[in-house]
Amino acid sequence: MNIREVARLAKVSTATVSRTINGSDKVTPETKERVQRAIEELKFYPNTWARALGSGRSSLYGLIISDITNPFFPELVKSFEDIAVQHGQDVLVANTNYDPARIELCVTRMLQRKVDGVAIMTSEMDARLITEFQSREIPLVFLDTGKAEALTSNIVVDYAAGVDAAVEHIVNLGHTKIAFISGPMNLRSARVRREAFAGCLERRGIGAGLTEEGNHQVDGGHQAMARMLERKERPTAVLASNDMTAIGALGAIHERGLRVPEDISIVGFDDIQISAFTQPALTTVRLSRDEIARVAFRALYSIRQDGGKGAEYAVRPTLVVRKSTGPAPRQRANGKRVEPDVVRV
Amino acid sequence: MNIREVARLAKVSTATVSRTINGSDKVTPETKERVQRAIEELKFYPNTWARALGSGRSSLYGLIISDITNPFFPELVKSFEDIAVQHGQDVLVANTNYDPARIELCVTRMLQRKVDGVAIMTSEMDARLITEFQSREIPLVFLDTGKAEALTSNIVVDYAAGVDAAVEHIVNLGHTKIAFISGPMNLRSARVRREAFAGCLERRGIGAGLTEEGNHQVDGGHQAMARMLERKERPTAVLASNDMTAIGALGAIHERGLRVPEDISIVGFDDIQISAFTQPALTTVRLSRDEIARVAFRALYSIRQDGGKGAEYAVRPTLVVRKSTGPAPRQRANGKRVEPDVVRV
DNA sequence: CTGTTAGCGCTTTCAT
DNA sequence: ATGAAAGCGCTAACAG
Repeated sequence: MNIREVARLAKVSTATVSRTINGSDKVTPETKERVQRAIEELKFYPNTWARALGSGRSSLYGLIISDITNPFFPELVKSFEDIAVQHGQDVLVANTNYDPARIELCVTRMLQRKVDGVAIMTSEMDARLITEFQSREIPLVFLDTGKAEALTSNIVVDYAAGVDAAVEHIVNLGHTKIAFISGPMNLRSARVRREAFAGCLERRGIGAGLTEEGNHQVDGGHQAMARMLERKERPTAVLASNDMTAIGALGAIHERGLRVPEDISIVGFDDIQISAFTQPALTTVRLSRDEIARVAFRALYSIRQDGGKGAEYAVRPTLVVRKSTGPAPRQRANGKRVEPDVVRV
Repeated sequence: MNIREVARLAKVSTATVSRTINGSDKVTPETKERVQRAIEELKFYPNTWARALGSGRSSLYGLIISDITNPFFPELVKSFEDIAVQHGQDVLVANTNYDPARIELCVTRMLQRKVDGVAIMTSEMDARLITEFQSREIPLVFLDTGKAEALTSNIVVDYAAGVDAAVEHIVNLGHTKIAFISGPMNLRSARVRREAFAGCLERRGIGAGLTEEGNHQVDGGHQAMARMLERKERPTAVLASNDMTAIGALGAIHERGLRVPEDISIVGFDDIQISAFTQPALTTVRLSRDEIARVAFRALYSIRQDGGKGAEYAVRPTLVVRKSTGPAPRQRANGKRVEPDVVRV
């Protein structure tokens, strides 16, 4: 089943069939009509690979993420796919799993499939690999990595603003001992978040907060929080580098018989779906995946039109206040925690 | 940059280049060596579309799922991708979003991309669409839908065994009033699970349990559980159709001031990642996504080798006991709940 | 073992 | 407005 059979049935040339498929305006309505019918009758679907070969455009975008298993990404993938499909494009999703060999493989796959552009939504992509794309004139868009230049755009996330909103909320509740549970410090994305936290405290003249390192997973958050609770100067509020970490922290606090937010307030980052349903519901800084996906696609899509010029796009996180934050507990002069007056059952 | 340039640099024909790329054994090691060097030097990546056109194989598999945002699927996608990549294949993932129009679009995309096979991991796929694949001789594998026939295999999940293990566990803990929160009954996958539950109770001679309908999401589970708690005959144990539902139920129970598992035991289904970290950690029936992905890929991969014969593959869920299940609370003669002797703080 | 060559299915000039 | 024909980059007979 191919374009020739359609042409034969419609009694036109293959060129005319091709034109009607591609919505050329140089085809008489009657001819077009006839071709359409032939297509329907034969249930003909043009072979995308052949089209790509002929036209030089694959109608395929690459989407490189670190780990689809991280709840941050599925929504990103979904939104990106939605938009792409609306524009008649397909998406090749590739997980790097933070593994250098795997990252290289992802790039190779994209190159071989001759994608029309790649959204690189992981921070761990080294310069050499990026060059591979650029030397082949493949449009690129980064999530807060790299800079805007020829054929490549960058989405800048205003982490500072997000963290600042969270800290302001916490400070307004009377907290002064604010701690942070970071992601794995070998990841750029985790370092960026931690620096935003440190910078924020500094700007507000609050002493450098305690920090523990997690792994951006629930178990790491759990362990980091447990370590934090061992300290003599226990924080009254904890910001986590992402929601998974915050959820782990929640568990560690409960295990110690402490309560959120009465004893300790917790703020997450990302606002993954489950965060609205934890016990208590998590106050968090929302980073809209839908917005990122939308911007990323638009960036890629418009690079060609704008003659290859890349651009910077800004995305601002927003604070979502739920139930895991509350007034700072009262303190004794010696800094020890006051036992609550009423034991709640 | 194409195979001809490589051929020229290596001073061989394009055929020889093609052969070395494809690992043919009919090339002298020296020649192979020379070609390899040329490939490296030019940073040549074969154009997959051209290969597909020439060979008739696209090295692309389709993976149709209902909704990547449902935590059940990311792991499935990841495992499937891992295996595919190991075999030099790529994966085109498509979300149906349970939307008939979208489902049709997914099928079209697969057809146009000329995928080598499709794993259909959603239950909502009508017969007409399936015919589209079969008439084009595209291997198919279903997750517990359809039957094994020419070119199509089926993965059979033994839901009955999974539910039975859960019920046995619950019964051994002394529970007799066992309820079920189902998924949306318009979905086949949800109906299958509910029937497994009903069948199980019947086989054990336990009276038909209460049932409420959820939506396989957290909020639906929450609402369904809330409705259940209104009833005068409150269940002491609840099975949920999936973990999301169970997590919602957990929240509803806590809101009522009741405790899990002291007052009510909860069992989920699927064992998504987060379930190990809920408060309390969820007892659940694990349906291994990794295993499903593995089997699905193997099924697709072997259909061609086995001369187009499809097969049935069985997958058994296993019970994972954590902290959300415990002994049934003691009852008064009138059926009212006995207050616990000790209040735990 | 290697080269020659005819496609694969579609797009795209270039004629008409 | 339509058709003829030349590719697009690669594979796979078929020769040698």
